[in-house]
Amino acid sequence: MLTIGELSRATGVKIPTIRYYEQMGLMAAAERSGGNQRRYEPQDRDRLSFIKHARDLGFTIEAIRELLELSAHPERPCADADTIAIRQLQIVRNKIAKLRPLEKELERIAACCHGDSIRDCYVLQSLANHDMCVSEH
Amino acid sequence: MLTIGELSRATGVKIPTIRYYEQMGLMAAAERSGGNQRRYEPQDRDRLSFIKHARDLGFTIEAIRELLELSAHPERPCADADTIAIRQLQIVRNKIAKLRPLEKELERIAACCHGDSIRDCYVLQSLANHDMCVSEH
DNA sequence: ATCTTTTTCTCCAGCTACTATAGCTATTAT
DNA sequence: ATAATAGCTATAGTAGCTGGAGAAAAAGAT
Ligand SMILES: [Zn+2]
Ligand SMILES: [Zn+2]
Ligand SMILES: [Zn+2]
Ligand SMILES: [Zn+2]
Repeated sequence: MLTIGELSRATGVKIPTIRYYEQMGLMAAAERSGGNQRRYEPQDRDRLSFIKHARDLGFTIEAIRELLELSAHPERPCADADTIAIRQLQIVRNKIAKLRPLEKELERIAACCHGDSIRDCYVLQSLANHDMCVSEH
Repeated sequence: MLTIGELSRATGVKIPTIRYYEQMGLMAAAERSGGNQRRYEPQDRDRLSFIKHARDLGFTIEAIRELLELSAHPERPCADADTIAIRQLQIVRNKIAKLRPLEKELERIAACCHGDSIRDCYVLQSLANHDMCVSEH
């Protein structure tokens, strides 16, 4: 039996976040002590570690909810779980693909300013005029 | 004189977003028609285009507010504006640096599952066990 | 001048995934 | 018994919008 603080230290998930996950239905409502404090079993720690790892990899709460539901049916095919992972990979690749042109433009913008007054500032001129940009973004 | 809809079409910024920017103090409170509708001048369109471009490049509202305030003083040195752009470049690079390991892990996780049942699913096993990961993340 | 359609108005709620109070109670250590 | 630590609920705040309700204004057609 773990207190919420012990569970927090064991998983690296902050206490308010654990309560939030309970509210969101990712974690079952915990058993309570006589004084109404949450008490956890070891398997709760495993579940929370799973959630944390998935969150660290960027899965949304909703995706994690689906993954956890799938886990509850070991006999079923795993295609749905694989699909969720592939979708998440695409999401991450998409984010990178959107950030790279920004990086390029910002490199140019930050490197090219040799003006000394606001009037001549290449940064401000670039922001005012997308035509100076090399890429769409 | 532009209506809010015309300004929206001219800049690609949605109408509720324009009102939101006004509320946030990025856009000055617009003049009103007799019937209390917003009317804009051409320079409002320039300002909004600047805001949109900066937002597209990922600058926060707060950073944009600072950039706009700097623009109002053409005589001053532009070092502060340059610093804001460099900071934004670092923010973008940081985001990419955090996403790349996720992409790697997700590639592995999504590619390696050859199980057919949830019980053997490599995706779910990987999420349950960070030790299977190649990188920290 | 009237009718209809489109546009705009304000206010408010919701989105994601937490995080941070405030005010109170339970548990533990000495 | 007392003090220190830990936990409870409820609510509000974060960033940057986005959508809806219900009413009023403007524009176009007849
Ligand atoms: Zn400059
Ligand atoms: Zn641009
Ligand atoms: Zn699988
Ligand atoms: Zn991992």
